[in-house]
Amino acid sequence: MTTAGTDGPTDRESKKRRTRLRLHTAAVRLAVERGYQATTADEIAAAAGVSPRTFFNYFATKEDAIVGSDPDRPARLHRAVVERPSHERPAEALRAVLTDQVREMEGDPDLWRMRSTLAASTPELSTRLAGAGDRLETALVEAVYLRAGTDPADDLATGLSARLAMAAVRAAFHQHRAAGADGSLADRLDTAFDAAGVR
Amino acid sequence: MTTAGTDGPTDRESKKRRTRLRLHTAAVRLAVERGYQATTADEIAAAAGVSPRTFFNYFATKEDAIVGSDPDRPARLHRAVVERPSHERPAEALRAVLTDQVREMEGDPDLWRMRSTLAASTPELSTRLAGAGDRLETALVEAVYLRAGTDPADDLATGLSARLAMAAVRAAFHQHRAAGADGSLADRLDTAFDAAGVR
DNA sequence: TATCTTTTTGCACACACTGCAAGTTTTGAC
DNA sequence: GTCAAAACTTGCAGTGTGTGCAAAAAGATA
Repeated sequence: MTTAGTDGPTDRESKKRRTRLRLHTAAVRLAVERGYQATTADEIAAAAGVSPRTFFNYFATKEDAIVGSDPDRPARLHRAVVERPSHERPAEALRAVLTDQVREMEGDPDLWRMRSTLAASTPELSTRLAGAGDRLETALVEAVYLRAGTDPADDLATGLSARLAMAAVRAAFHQHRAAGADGSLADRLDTAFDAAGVR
Repeated sequence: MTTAGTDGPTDRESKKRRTRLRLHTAAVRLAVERGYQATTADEIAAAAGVSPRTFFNYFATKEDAIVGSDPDRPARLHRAVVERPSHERPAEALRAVLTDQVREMEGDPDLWRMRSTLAASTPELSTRLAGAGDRLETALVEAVYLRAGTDPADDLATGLSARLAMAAVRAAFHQHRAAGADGSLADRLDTAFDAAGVR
């Protein structure tokens, strides 16, 4: 029973995608409703209509189900930075790539807001987010060193530029949140890049 | 049987301190020898000569026993920044406080090296370290806003200065490590602060 | 010595997570 | 439509982390 047409391209892929999304949203909802600690993996599975064992086929940990951060984003941005026009200086390349990325995230502001609200209230999740940010920063640092072709032991400035760029991103996010998610995040980011000397 | 004299001031406090240290060193040693995952909390307890249950009286998690990072360092540095002479600009205060802190860490280079080696090889621990760094950054951001008396929603520059300072610290550490922990970390940090515009 | 406090320990338990093997669904070829 | 291969789901059994509780051991106090 495939009933193609009511459901669009009903292949295995899309079913998996929907199951994953059901699990993720169930995880976030339950965590918001009753707290992260008080929510068990079994409950999330039940809410999404799958067996407990299946939950762990989709997410390695309970935290992953809530944060749901893309594990290969660092690699993707690394590539994006490396593939930028070679005449650009590190700061320019980083700025372009990170601006694109933030524009993408602006597409789903609710998700971002729920995530950061949850993270603010539960240390496990904020640690998790910090870890994801750190892996991203490391990937960007490697990317700019690759572009520059210099030795990290001698050249401090190149790696530093990537860390300054990430600092600007964090500052922009923080300000955005402090301002009640009002106004354009991309604009704030632009200001932050300028203030951080990323140009 | 207190035998004061063979052991120094043998009170309850010092016994606890030594037990904690035994657990920490046993945890680090075992994790280095056979890997983090392959080391169980029970084994750490046994190696330190205490019961498994006691292990968790000293450390909330296995990760804590290895990282052993001081949970109230953020609060301490927050205070240090706030208490700096009021004529100093944020960047100056941050630079002074972080320089002091790094000088302290330079006192035990072996510990730092083992930690970062372990963290580099096991994602759980690097996530943990990133989380600790993030909590520190957040504390410093709050501290400089407190000094400035401004609203984070309007004033981006103040919070950004704290994040730039932390970026400089990370860059200096990274370079130091890339250079085989050779030379003065404090010197590298000074260069990094200058390059990041923290002054 | 007697007593009060702190620490250690054992026990039972909830929950996260994994390997494995058996079931079910989906797919693609005929 | 039938059938076999591939992919996905599930149950089961087990390891390991981490917690509450109450009894035992150790240390401090007088």
